Amino acid sequence: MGASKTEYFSQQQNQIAAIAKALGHPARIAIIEYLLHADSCICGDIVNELPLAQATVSQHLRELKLAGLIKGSIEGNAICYCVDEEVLHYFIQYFQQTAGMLQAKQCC
Amino acid sequence: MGASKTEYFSQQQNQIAAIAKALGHPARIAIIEYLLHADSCICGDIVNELPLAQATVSQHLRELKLAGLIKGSIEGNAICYCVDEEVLHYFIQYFQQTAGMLQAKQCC
DNA sequence: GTTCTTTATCGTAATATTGCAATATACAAA
DNA sequence: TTTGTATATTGCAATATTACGATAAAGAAC
Repeated sequence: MGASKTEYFSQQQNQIAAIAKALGHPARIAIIEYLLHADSCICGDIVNELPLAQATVSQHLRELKLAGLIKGSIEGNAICYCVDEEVLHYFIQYFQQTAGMLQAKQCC
Repeated sequence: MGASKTEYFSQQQNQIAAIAKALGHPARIAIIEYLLHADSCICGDIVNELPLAQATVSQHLRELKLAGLIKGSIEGNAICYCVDEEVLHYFIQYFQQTAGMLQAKQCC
């Protein structure tokens, strides 16, 4: 009825799905790319990089933060954001391991 | 307004986001895991593996198929599904490359 | 103090997702 | 042909997401 039945699935399945869901929007992919391409964390420059209203960007940042993909710290007047390596690597490694079984299959 | 502004982002950003979105539900993660753990493609056994109604599982399978993550072929009375390696590897490699820049950063 | 700048939150509208019962479709088996 | 089995589609209700204007909050600059 609109709400996912998370209780029927494993913790890992829910965690991975939550991270994937947070990455499931082009604006949030663009934010992650922007943060990763920078040399360090980005302070107060994300809104201007995206073709969306400030309120919308703030909402996308909140979703990424909720999923654990980014961290933010207050730096004077601005907020500094950066990618949380641990969470991103957890996500990548899950798929590396899971897809590792794909090797020797003949299918469909 | 509810609809993503996909036209403002690159094709790759939209592609990756679409795949991530399809993976953004624990039931669909469970389906991918089930297909990957099997020795070959799975014919007519997915509904019984999930704690969801048949109509709901069919819908999740359709979303995975739309995202290109799985392929299905008719095998008599049943449908055989398997993971599309190419699409999954495209997804994984994108994050491997994108996150490769994370190495030497001090942040937040 | 006031004003400017930056980010967050609230309220709201449009749209999308999730889930399932009911029904449809398609082939298999008897 | 009739019955059974497996998957897809339709229709609907509940909930979630996306987007933005307006407003709030907090520090910076003056």
